[in-house]
Amino acid sequence: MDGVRAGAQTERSANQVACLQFLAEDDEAQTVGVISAGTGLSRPTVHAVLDDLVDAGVVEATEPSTAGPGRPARAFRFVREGGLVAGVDLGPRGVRAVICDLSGRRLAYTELQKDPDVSLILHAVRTAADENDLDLTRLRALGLALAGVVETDGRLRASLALPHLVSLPIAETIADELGCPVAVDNDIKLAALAEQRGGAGRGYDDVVYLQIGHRLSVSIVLNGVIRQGRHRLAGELGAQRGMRWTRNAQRGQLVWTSRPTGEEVLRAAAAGDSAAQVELEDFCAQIAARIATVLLVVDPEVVVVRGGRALELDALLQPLEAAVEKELVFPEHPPFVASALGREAVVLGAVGTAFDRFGSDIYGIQGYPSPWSRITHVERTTK
Amino acid sequence: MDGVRAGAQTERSANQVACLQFLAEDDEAQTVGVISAGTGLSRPTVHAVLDDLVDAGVVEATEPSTAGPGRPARAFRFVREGGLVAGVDLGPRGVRAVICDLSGRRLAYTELQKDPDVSLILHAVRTAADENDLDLTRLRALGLALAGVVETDGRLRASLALPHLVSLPIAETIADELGCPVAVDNDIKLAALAEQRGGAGRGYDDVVYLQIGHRLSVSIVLNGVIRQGRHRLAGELGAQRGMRWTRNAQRGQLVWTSRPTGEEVLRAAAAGDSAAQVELEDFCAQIAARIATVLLVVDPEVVVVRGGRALELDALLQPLEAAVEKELVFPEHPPFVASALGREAVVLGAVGTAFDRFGSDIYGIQGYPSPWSRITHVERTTK
DNA sequence: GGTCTTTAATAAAGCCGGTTGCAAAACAGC
DNA sequence: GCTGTTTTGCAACCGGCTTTATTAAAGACC
Repeated sequence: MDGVRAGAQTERSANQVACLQFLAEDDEAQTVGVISAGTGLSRPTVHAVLDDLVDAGVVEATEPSTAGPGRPARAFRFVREGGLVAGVDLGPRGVRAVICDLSGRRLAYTELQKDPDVSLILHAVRTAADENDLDLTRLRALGLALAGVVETDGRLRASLALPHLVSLPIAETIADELGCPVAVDNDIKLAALAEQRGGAGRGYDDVVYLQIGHRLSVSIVLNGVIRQGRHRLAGELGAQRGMRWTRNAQRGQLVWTSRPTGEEVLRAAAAGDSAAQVELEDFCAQIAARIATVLLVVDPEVVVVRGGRALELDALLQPLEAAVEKELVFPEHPPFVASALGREAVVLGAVGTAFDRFGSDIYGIQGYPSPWSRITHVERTTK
Repeated sequence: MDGVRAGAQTERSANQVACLQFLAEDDEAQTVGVISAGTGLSRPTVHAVLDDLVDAGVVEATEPSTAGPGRPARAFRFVREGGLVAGVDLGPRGVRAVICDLSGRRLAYTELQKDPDVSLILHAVRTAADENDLDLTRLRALGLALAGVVETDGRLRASLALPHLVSLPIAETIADELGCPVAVDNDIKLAALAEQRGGAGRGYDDVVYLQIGHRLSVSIVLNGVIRQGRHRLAGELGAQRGMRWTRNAQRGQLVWTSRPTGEEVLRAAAAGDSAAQVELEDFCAQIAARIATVLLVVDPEVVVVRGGRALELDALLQPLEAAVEKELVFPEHPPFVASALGREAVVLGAVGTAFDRFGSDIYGIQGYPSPWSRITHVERTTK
C-alpha cells in the first residue's frame, strides 16, 4: 500500500520485452526510431525502456553511425554474448552438453561416453566451454535432463537408468560448483517440449511424444507446457503392468527377440529383414491399444515419434499409425510425424527449460520468452 | 496507437473485479470505507470503480443509512437479482433446467421426462421461470449440455443418445428465441467441470471424472479447464474398439448380463447379490487396465467416480480402486472419491460454463470469476 | 566558411490510473 | 447551538505513456 502499483510495472515490463524481442529478431544494431516504429511504442518510451535494458546489461549502445544526412543516431544492440546458458543430458551411457548464448544460438557442444555421474555433468560442461574459449563465469543458468522420475525439488525419486543418482542433491551440487541456478527434469519430457516448441510439433499446442528404443516412453505437452502430474508420473506408461514385452524383470524394459535393441530391429525391418518386420508389426499391434487410449484421453494435435534414425523411423511410422487407426472407431486421429530433433531433443529441451525457468535471472527482466526457435533451429540445419 | 493504453484499462478492470467480488461475498450493502479496507484499494479508487459498476447495472447505491455518529455513508449492494443465467441438461430421456441469479444462487429447477427435442429445452426453461415468477427477458446467458461430441460451433457432430439432433443449429435457435448467448458442451465434460470446481474435486486442479451407467464415460479437467482435444474427443474412451462389453452393436454401450443397466447391477451388488458382485468385479478388472492408462497419462490429483446413488457407489469404488492398483507398479495413485453432485453435476456444469464463457456479457465487466462455489453449494446442502 | 536541411535527442504538457492528505459536509449527541 | 465523528469531495502528486515542440548534431550546398 505504499504507492507502488502492480499495473504500472507490468506495463513497463511488457514494453521491455517488446523492445528486446524486436532487437533479438535481427543481428543488426537498431536505432531508436526503427524500434519505435517496429514496436508501436513512442520514441520517448523506447528511450526509457532501452535505458532499463542497458542497465540490465542485456543491450548496449553503439557509437553513432556516421552515414546519410541528418544527425547520426545511436544504435542499440542485443548483447547475445553477454551470458551463457547450458543444457546437459545425462543418460545411462554418457552425457551430452550444449552451451548457448542469450539468443539461444549454440556456441558449444560435447558428447562424452563415460559412466554417468554427477562429476561427469561438470566435466562435460567445462569441456564444452574450454573447447570454444567460453568463460563459464558468465553462465547464467543450467538445465539438466535425467532419465527417471524427477521430483519437484530436482531429485530423482526413481530411475532404472541412473539408480545410483536417486535422491542425490544433484541440482544443489551443480549450482554450488558453477554458481548459477539449475533446473532438472525428466529427459523424455524435455525432449517432448523441445519437439513441441521448435521441432516436429512446432505450431501445435498439444503434442504427444513417443520414444521407442530400449523402452517405450511417452510424454505429453498440453497447452504448450509439459504435463507433469501430481506424482510426476504423467506419461510413465511403463509403470503399468501387463504389457507383454515387460515379462522380463526390468520394469518397462522392451524385450526384443529378433535383435538386441529396438533401434536395431527397426534398422533390420527397414532393410527388409522379414523376421524383424514381423516382430515390428506384432509390437505395433501390442502397443496400439495403449497408444489409442492415450490419444483418446488427450486428443492431441499431432503425435511425434522418435526411434532410431530417419531411415529406420519410416519403417515404424506406417505400421504404427495403421495399428492405431484400427483401434479407433472415429476416423479422426492426429497425424503421426517423425521427430525433427532426434536424440538431441533432450539436450535442447534441457537448455530451453533453463531459459523457461530462469528467464528473469538470465535477461534481468521479466517475461522475456525463451528463444526456442533458435535453440532448436541450429539442429534442423546441421542435420 | 491513438493514445489508448492496454495496461491502464487492465488495471481498472482488475479493480472492478476485486470490488465486485468483495461485495458478492456478503449479502449486506457495504460502505465505501469498508470496501476500501477489504480490497486494499484507496477510497477514491473504490469510488471510481463503484461508479463503473453502477453504470454496468450490477451494483446499486442504497440510501445513506442513518445510524451511528458521523455523516451517514451511502452503501453499495451487489444486485444479484439483476440478471438470470440458465443451465439445461438435455439427455436421452428428458431434460433438466436450472436458473440462477447473478450470484449463482439457484432460483428455479425443473425436470421433465419427455422425448428430447430442441423445443423441450425452451419448454423446460420457461416452465422453471414461470413456476418461480422469473422474468426471462432478464436472462443473460444459457449453458446447454448435450450427450455426444459437441463441435466448437456448438453443433453435435455425433451422438448415440440424441441422433436426431446431430448437426442442428441448436445454439442459434435457442439464442434467437431467448435473446441471450448460448454455450453448448458435452454433458460429461460439464459434469466433470462442476465436480472439479465445487464438488468432490474441489480444491484440485487436475481431476479425472468417471461415469459408469449406460456406458463408461471419462472426462478430464486439467489446470482447472476442461480438456477438449483437437477433435473434441478428449476422454471419449468409448471410441476405442476391443472393449469386451462393446460386443453388441451400440458403440461404447455397456452390456450387462445380471441386470439390465449398470445402476441396477450396482444396486444388486450392494444388496449382496453374488451374481451381480461377480459381474462387477469382472467389469472392474476389465476396465482397470484402461483406467490405469488414463491415470498414467495425466496423473491427476483425484479421481471422481459417479454411478448410481451414494449407496451403490460404495459397492463400486473399492473393487475399482483395488483393480486399478493391481495394474500399477508404483504405489502412488490418486484417491478415488464418490461424486458429490450426482446426476445434477451436468446441469450445474451447464450453468457454470455459461458464466465462464459469457462472464463479461453477464456482469458488464471483464474477468469476474464464475460463482462456482455457490452454484454447486446449493446442491450439496439440499442433497 | 556560413546557412540550410535532415534527423535524433530531449523537454514539456497532457491523459489515465492510482495514492495520500486535507478541508468541507452531514449527522448524533450534549 | 455547539462539538465531535465520520464520510465525502477536492487538490496534489507519482508513475507510465503519448503527443507536440524545441534543441542538438551532422552533412549538403552556395
